[in-house]
Amino acid sequence: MSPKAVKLPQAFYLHSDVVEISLRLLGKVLATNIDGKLTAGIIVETEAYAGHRDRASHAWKGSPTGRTEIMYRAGGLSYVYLIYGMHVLFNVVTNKAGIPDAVLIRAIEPTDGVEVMLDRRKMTSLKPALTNGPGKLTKALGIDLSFYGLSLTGDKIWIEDRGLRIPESEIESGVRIGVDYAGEHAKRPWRFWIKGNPFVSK
DNA sequence: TCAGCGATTAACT
DNA sequence: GTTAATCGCTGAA
Repeated sequence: MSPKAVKLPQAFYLHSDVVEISLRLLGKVLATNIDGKLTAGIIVETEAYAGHRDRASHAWKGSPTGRTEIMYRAGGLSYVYLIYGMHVLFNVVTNKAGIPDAVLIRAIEPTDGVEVMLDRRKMTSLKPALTNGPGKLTKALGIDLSFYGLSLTGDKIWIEDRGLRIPESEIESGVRIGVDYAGEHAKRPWRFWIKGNPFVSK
């Protein structure tokens, strides 16, 4: 962690408005430290999933069991799962215990450990394709299913504030991706990204 | 038990 | 623009 960085405290994740947290996470830095290898990047794209109120959420109909159990806990944990049998997606659990809200991190802009990330992605030069998608950034940061349920206030994975502030005029919002099955809920503009950032997913 | 499918990506035509 | 890769969860038998 660089000198001016401040790790976000658990209180940050307990906020009751998952949309508000999604906005505030833009410009923050997601970091992992695996076997002494530090990798990190600025969060440039997020999506809000508002638990039981939101049909697009994994926790829509369901009880606190199986893979969604972690979302019912108090905020500040990581919710990691496998999609299409091959891609790992990373979410931040928010809100207080009993309310399964989460924020999906869809894209980051690499800042630390670029060499390590390139190696993990089997790439040779820094291009947006390194981290401009939810399955890509997890691979670059070395996040896998073993990160399920880890605390974001620990020392293996965390989110820190480096003082970067994204003005509201630099944030764009839109419809979430890949959740067409959710009917009307799919139309809610709960996807947020930093305007013009080349690392935002397509 | 077991078939079907998803908050995706990369490699095709 | 289309499609294969690949696995844990879900719902139906």
